[in-house]
Amino acid sequence: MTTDYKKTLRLPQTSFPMKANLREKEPETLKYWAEQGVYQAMLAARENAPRYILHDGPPYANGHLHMGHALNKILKDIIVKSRHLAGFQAPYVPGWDCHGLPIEHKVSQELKAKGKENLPAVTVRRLCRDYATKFVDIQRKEFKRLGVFGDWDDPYLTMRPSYESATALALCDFVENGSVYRGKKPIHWCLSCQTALAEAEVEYADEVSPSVYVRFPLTDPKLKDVFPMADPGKAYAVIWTTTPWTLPDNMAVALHPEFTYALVAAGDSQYVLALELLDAVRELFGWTDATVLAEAPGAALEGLAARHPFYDRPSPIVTADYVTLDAGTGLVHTAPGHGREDYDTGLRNGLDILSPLDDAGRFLDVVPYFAGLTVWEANPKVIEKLTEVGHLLASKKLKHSYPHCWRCKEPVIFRATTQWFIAMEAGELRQKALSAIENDVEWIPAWGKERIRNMIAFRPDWCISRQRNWGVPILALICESCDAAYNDADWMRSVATKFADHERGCDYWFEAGLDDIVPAGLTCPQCGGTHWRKETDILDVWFDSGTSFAAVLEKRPELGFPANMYLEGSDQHRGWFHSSLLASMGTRGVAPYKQVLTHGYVVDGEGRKMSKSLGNGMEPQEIIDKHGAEILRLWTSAVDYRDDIRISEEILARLVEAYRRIRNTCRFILGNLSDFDPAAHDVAPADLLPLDRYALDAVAAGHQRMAEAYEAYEFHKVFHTLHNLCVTDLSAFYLDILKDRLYVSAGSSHERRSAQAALWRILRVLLLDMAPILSFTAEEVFRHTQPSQRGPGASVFAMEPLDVAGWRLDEALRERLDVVAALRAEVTRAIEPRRKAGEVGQSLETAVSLYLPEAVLAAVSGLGMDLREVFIVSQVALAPAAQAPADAVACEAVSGAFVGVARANGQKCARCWIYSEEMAGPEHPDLCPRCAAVLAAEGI
RNA sequence: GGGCCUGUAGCUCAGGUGGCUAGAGCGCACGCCUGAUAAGCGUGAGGUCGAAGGUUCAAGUCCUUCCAGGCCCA
Repeated sequence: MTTDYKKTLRLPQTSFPMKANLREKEPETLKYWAEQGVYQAMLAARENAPRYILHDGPPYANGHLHMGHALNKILKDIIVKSRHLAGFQAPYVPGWDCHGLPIEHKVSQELKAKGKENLPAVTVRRLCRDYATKFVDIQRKEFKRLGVFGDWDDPYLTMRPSYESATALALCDFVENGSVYRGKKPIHWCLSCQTALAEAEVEYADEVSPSVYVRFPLTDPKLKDVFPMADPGKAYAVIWTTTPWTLPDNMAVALHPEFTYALVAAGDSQYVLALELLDAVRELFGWTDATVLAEAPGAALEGLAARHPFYDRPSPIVTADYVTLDAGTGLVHTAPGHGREDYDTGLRNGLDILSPLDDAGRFLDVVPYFAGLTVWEANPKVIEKLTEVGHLLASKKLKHSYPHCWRCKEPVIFRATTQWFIAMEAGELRQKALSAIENDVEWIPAWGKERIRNMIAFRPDWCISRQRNWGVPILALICESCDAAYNDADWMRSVATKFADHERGCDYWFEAGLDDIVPAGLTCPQCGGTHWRKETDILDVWFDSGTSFAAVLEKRPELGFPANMYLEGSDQHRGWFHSSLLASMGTRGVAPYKQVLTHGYVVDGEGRKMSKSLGNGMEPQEIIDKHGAEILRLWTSAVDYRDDIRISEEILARLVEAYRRIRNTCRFILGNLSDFDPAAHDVAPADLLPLDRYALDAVAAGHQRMAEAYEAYEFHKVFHTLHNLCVTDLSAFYLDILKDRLYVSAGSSHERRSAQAALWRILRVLLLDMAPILSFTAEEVFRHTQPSQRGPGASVFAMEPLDVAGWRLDEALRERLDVVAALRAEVTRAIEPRRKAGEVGQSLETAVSLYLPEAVLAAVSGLGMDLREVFIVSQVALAPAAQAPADAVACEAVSGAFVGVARANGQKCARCWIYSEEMAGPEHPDLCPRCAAVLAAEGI
């Protein structure tokens, strides 16, 4: 009976389950890693190896993880693990960004809900610290669940005393080299809350505003150079604004250098405005007789001096490319103290930044006509004044989108306030940064260089101050008498150093009394005053995270400066890459990183961004719950992250499939190595059977390809190579062929041990190459190997790099074996019609005749290879192509070759299922001679 | 509106400097096996390479425009 003989086969045996059950297995593996201290062991094992430092960009300690976080951390983890397995010591210290508006915002909302407002800074800071701590813990759990290795017990937090101290000291460095200055800049200001607002605190809503058209006398005689027929005595530039109250602070009139402007005669006067908008205003101004006298490009008018409509001062004509023809006159009233664009224009043209308002929005006493009025009260008064002086051309009401305060819902204004800046030109910060971008940093992908270069090249000075509580204070004293600032670098340093030793870091600044902080006898160098107050502004959080190189890379002994790699989403060209570069160039003179890698954003299956309103979002947690973190890791590896990355149920389903194939390939190999002890049974590569050497050659080639892909951070190539190797080279080819030898041959026969020796090597390659990606599964496979196969390490991550160079075949031999493989494909294809016709089932039921051209015949012969085994048929005959019968199938890949397929001759062996013309003797009438001999050898 | 980027089979990816009937794996269809079995093997059908122009003897590969999408600004 057949079943009797089945017991004499060496079928695969393994405790490694086919079904992954990742949801339950992964936490067990995480526990094992923690118990074994695998991350620490990895570092210890590479004590004397070269270091590779990937510096973590700190996520913001707020909310649960989303797909972007998962993608980012898994990519980092793949790099860290692959660098480790390639022989580097690769420490990974995760970090969190803890200060900043979003947290303070949340906390103050909670306080507001409880009716508690205007609490002291120290109290708000404590609540913010608690809030950040809570989310650090939440996110840490979630990151660890992804299988990410790192020093999770001692991460870096930007709110730690030592970190805060380092941040404050970095500012000292900037101050010392003369790059820090105080200047004015317009920000959103809420008049009723009397506070500055960040962009995130501003919401837009419709508002009705006055809309006025105003003429500015254009008395400049040079107007005639542009328009010879102009009469400067009665010429005007026409502007439009919806904020008449800003007119007292008007400093210029902006126009677009490339638009066409017309000199228009209307009534007794001449007007300059954009030609294209003339028709739009003709009726509004009641111009019945307006005629265009001349035209000129905006650039021609630049530098002319117009006059302010009601103050005796000039208002020069400047150019700005944000001027549009959507509305208005093509000339824009410019008040640098009251608008971002106006401010930039003001800086470019050296205009005064005027903003004579108090915190409640009242004009100061120095403002003629409007002193004491709030800006809203001033609006109609300005219009009155314009009417009075005869420069109002039209006035109406306009409903438009206008910024409002998130707290009180009142409209806000732009108001210039004193802020702290880091100059881009002082110390040639911009030039140095651009040079580092160009020469010292590798940007992956390469276009990242272009992107950050444009940003650095055109950015304004860095405004580093924020009017908030939750952050690192700007160390300065302000003279109560004259508002001058004292920020001597040595003095700052003495204060900043204290942060490191204070339990709550820079709370020291908020808690300390003036006596402790103000140097004895300090007098104001500007006015001689002796009364000081502490500056209350804090640093921009980008300055915090931007100084992580100083707080972390330079401080921790296991790390180093500069880092090999910074890796974040492409938005960080404006964010962390940017601030880190400026901070490092400004204080250390070198870039903080050697390589910068960026990935795209996670989008849905159609390439659209995930949004609540579209309902197309996916959360890491739901994927972990459904498929396991391993599938998330596989997804991260499979996609080309340089572009935006899609995720959908179908994509995950494909990956689950791929995962199963890789898993089952490992399982099959494990099962066939259950009785293999390398110490006793190993066969050197050179002594392996030809097919086994061929398999090792293919696996070695794959390994080299994967090693290169890891080094180039092209993980999707690793994934495709690994998957292809498992599916095509192994499962469908080598392993399928090997079943006969593994199952049927005598246990310790050379043919079986040769196969096992190859499989043992192949499994190690698979483990090493999959471990950085499929960490959970690699560990699981590792722990299911026989102890004798494992070596001393407790983890797959304790494995040493493999040298596979000796596994490669020489070119000529490989090419001959490639021909055999090609012929095998032709044979299986030729069998298929017979199968379809119902003539055969298993391929072993066939006898195959190959009719080959002479060269092919020569290549295939003398390899010492059993073609019958390779083709998985019962008989193979070789003959010259000329002898091919008419019904032989012509080969596609091997030109000139033909395949003939017939039913196998003889009787089917009950044990190995191969057909033989000769059977064993009477003792085993249904066995082939080989099987009978095996049984005899095994003593059965 | 500006800077940077992307668009090859249902899915994930290959396709240096222009020259193939545009490839792979998965999925799908159809079959085989039942000694990897909620596995394994085979065969096959799927693409006007986002669209339209242009350069060229020749374009997925170069140029222009457009469309769709993403990040960052305004």
